[in-house]
Amino acid sequence: MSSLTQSQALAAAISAAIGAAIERGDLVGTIPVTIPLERPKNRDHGDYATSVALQLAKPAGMSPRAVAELLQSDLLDLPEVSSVEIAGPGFINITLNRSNQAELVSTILSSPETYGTGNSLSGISINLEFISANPTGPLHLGHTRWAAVGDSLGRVLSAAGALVTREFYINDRGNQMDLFGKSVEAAALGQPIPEDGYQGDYISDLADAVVKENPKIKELAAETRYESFREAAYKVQLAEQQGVLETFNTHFDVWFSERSLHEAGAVEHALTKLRTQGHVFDSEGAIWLRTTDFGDDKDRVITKANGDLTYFASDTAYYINKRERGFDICIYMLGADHHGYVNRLRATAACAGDNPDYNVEILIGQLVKIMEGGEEVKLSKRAGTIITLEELVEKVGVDAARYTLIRYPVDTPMVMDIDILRRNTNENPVYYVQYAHARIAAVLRNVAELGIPIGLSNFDPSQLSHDRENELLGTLAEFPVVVAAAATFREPHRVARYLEELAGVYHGFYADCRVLPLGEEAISPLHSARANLCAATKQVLANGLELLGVSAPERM
RNA sequence: GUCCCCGUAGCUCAGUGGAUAGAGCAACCGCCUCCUAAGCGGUAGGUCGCAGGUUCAACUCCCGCCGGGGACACCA
Repeated sequence: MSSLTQSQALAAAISAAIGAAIERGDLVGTIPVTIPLERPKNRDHGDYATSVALQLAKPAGMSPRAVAELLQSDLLDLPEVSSVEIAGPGFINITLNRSNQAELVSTILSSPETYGTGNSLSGISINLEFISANPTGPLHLGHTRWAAVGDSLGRVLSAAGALVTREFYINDRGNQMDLFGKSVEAAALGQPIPEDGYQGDYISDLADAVVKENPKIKELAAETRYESFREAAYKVQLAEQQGVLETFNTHFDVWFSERSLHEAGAVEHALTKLRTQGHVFDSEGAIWLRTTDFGDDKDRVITKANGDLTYFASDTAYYINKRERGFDICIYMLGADHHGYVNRLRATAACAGDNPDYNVEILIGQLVKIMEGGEEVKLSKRAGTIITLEELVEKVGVDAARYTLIRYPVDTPMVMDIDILRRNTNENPVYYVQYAHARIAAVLRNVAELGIPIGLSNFDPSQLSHDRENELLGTLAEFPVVVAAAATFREPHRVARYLEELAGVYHGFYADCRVLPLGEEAISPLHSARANLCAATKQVLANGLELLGVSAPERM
């Protein structure tokens, strides 16, 4: 029995028991669509608990405990159940047969790589867009959060069976690009940077790089010279972003250029499509999309009165382009400063004839604050006090940076304390989790050295009856449920939190359950069983860390 | 003004409408002559911002306040 079906099977059994009671006429009511089934925090409350009797009591006109009693014997008849207790106001606490639970080790070890994956999003094609920074500067802290979380979410969605395309939208068009080109040009010529231009030190570095590569660039005609600078610097900057993201374990399937969108005539195409849907109108010389038809605060301009296209035009065309590429769901991960996009993007989808509640999803991420030396580091592009992805990695390493950023739900502002992350002690949860993995690796090295037989043919589940073993098995069983929930709610932090719990449970097991023979003790089936349990735990830790893009070290 | 997010232990934060609200850090007390002590066990620490409502049951859902952060464009 795999673990996902363990809870599913129980829920189904409870449904069946309710159905039988109704059939017999003992119970009045209907079977709830979903059966509340949870793993109680308190171990005294069994392996699983359900409050379904409390729910059914009122419509049935019975006391919750009486309802629970109706279901008790049916549940007790299940082979995997060892006891069913009614507790408190009417909770049903179910304890599973231990050796039956221990079969989970076989499940994990027989399909090690895929344990935890599922099919809850099977066949759904998802476009996951994140970061999408302008190619006019280095990636900063906000981008870094998205890099970690977006990448991990991609992994989680894939694990749930979705067909995921990770996409980076390059805003390589418009005034900002021109300003960028002029800024680099000015730096190269030793002239003052334009008023609204880009100020950071990296601009002069870019200028040096560009001049080095194109020695004659300064001699070009002054009127259009900035364009050459723009193009050359763009290439350098984009390549740098791509390189940095690679080192951060963040992979994109598609780097989508805004220019290519325009070159392909996507805006006109989108306008045509939107016109047929009847939400485009002309006013004051401009062309508008009536997004207010679908909950936006105001209508949006697509083509300005002077004929220029707005950014909204690009965004709209891009959305339609994504849908025409066959994506069922378009997920946008945006910063808090973009929350005004939510309504207009949803409205755009509706204008295009899509379902804004299904085809488009917008995840808004809150800001990251940085503490260093006990003080908040104020971030300002102007003052040049931005922290880049590269700097963060330099300070704390890829694993700690990724883990810390993923560990929190994105809709809460978070504080990163650089000093703590740099200390590399167990104050940082990533080490706690990685240590558990490395510790098991050490145990398994000793297992191999001592010649303890391991593997499915040397596994006797009935050996595992200790409370700690049972607790560990129960936690391992949760992994697929956690992954599925992380995918459903788009919340990879659930995986990180789970791993911390699993690591803690393992450490507890390790303290109380000796794996290796002690002294002259003979090797027994218990040693093999525990070694296999260790191997299964190691696998789940590794699978979980993989979903976060964090390494699982063999030694620390 | 309108909208979004947040308010839980000293700090940083988890918490599917369920039982005695949790973890890490910080504080205090214990545990290595044999598996990695980057670990384990224990103690202490709470008006879940405030006030109503829905419910058998509210930290969780709804309404209103208070406090903190952020966003509004024919900018990019």
